[in-house]
This record gives sequence, structure tokens and C-alpha cells, in this order.
Amino acid sequence: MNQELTTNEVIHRLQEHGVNPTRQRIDIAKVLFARPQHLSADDVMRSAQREGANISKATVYNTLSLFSSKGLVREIIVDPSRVFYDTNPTTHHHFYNIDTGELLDFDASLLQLTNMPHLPPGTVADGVDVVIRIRNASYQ
Amino acid sequence: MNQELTTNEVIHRLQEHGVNPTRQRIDIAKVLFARPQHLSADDVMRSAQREGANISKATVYNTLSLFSSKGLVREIIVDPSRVFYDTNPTTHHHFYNIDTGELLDFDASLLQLTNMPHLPPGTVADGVDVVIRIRNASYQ
DNA sequence: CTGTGTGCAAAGCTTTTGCACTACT
DNA sequence: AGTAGTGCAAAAGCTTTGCACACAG
Repeated sequence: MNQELTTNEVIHRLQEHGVNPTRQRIDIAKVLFARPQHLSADDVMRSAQREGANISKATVYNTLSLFSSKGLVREIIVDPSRVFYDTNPTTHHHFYNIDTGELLDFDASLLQLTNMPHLPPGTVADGVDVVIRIRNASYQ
Repeated sequence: MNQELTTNEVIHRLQEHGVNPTRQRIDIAKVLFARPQHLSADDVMRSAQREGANISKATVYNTLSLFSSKGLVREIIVDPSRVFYDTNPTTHHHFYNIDTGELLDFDASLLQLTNMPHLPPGTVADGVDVVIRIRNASYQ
């Protein structure tokens, strides 16, 4: 049904990022990299189980956090107690629909940021996140 | 000690925003509007208790959420399970120091956003949040 | 007396921690 | 055997819900 990645493809991708490819990590990576998407930890958990994997919730959380620190996925924080993991590897920003909770990408090159302010002394920039909050027009 | 707002000033401000000024809401508002600041729900809870107020955690959460919907404070979401409530009423964006968890304001006029992307059909913009993530230089 | 609004204990989440286990050296 | 790395049950922490109470009409 699903266009699935082979186990070897996934193992290779994990190793490229310095992640030891264990069974649980491979199962989670298969879910994440099936296509570019935004998933919560719980989404990942359930997708993995639907594919027959047996992984604890703690491991899902710890693995997503590991993948994030290794640059395999990107954490997006737009909603209290709802972290999304973004598997789109390109530089982009987000629309966040506050009525539906939906998260949509837009290419970073569409938006020009000029006159960046001076950073506080002793700090360096790590990244810029732009979130455009939107509502459904009909809701007024 | 503290430069405190009078109860009447606070009541007036709540009423201006259509919020019924109950005892708990007045206590919370006094904490919030003592000066422009970034506070988590737990910070608010503890400051209120330090001032002698006796309010449950649930009420603090519900009240902050109410104030936010009425435009009295602004929710900032930069950290998983850590929502900040910002009492600075001017339009501004944020630096977020990922090493220290510190949140700093910078004036929105310092940053020019041009070439705003087209919004998805049927939606209207509600606001734009820019978060510049920074690290301490020494940490490398 | 009825209906709306408010506050909070308890329930329900999400996330983190600490430890048992594994797998290399 | 010793050491570093891994997975997960249980603990902790944050947020929401549902109900009891208060208050206005």
C-alpha cells in the first residue's frame, strides 16, 4: 500500500547522522521518513504500532529527542503541550491555523527578513523561526 | 517594597477588556501587570501566593487562558511544556536563549518582513511571531 | 427559582527519570 | 569483568475537565 523505505535506506540515513540503528530507531525512522510530514510524539507512536512495531512511549519520546539533536527532524513548537516533529529537511517556516491546529510549510525564501536586530552580547544565532498564525475567514 | 498597582487600577483594566473582576482575577492581574515581564503559569501561581493570595492551580491556568483570549496578555510558545505569558503590550518579537531558557523582547520595527507569502485560501492572518533562537557563544 | 458564570479537585495528558539490560572491549 | 549505550516502567509535571457553588435576573 504505502510507499515504504527499505530498511537499508533507513539504516544508512541514521548512520549518516551518527545514530546507532537499533530496531526501535529503525521502526520510528520508517514512520517519520515515509514522506515529509508533521507528527506529534503520539502520532509517531500510533503509526509505528499500526506497522506492527512494539515500542514504549518513553522510547518514542527519547528517540524523537535524539533525532532532533542529530538534525534528522526539526522540533516545531506552536501549541502548548503539543510539539511537532517536522521531517521536511528544507529551510522553511510555518502557517499555524489556530482554528484547526493545522500546520503548513512555506518556503523560507518567500519571506525576506531584513534589519536583523543585534544579538545580546555573548550570544550567537542558532536559527530563526517565523510562525504566521491564521484563522478561518468565516469564523470572523 | 514593590511598586504595586492599586486594586482600582487593576479592576478598571480588567473591565476595559470585558473581564469580570473577581478576587482571583484581580490577584492574578496584580502579579502580571506589576511590570512588563514573561511568566509561566507556575511563576504566576507562586508570585500570587507570595502576595498572600490563595488560588488553585486550575484557576491560574484558566485565568491566564481567559486573559489571553481577551488580549490582556500574549501567549508565547518557545519551549515544550513551557508557555510564557507576556505582559508587554507593544508589538515585538523574541530572542530565546536555548542555553538558559531566557526570553528577551526586541521591537518589531527593528525587523522588516517583506514578501509575505500568500495565505492558504479561506484564511486570514492573525499575527506573526518571530523567534530568534540564540546560544551562549562560549558553549560553541 | 432558573440560568449563567466562576473556581477548583480530580482526571488526563505529555514528558522525564532512573534503573535493568544489552552489547560491545 | 567492566563500560558505554539503550529501552521502558514508573514518576513527575503540566493542562483540562466536570462539577459544586455563587450570584444575578
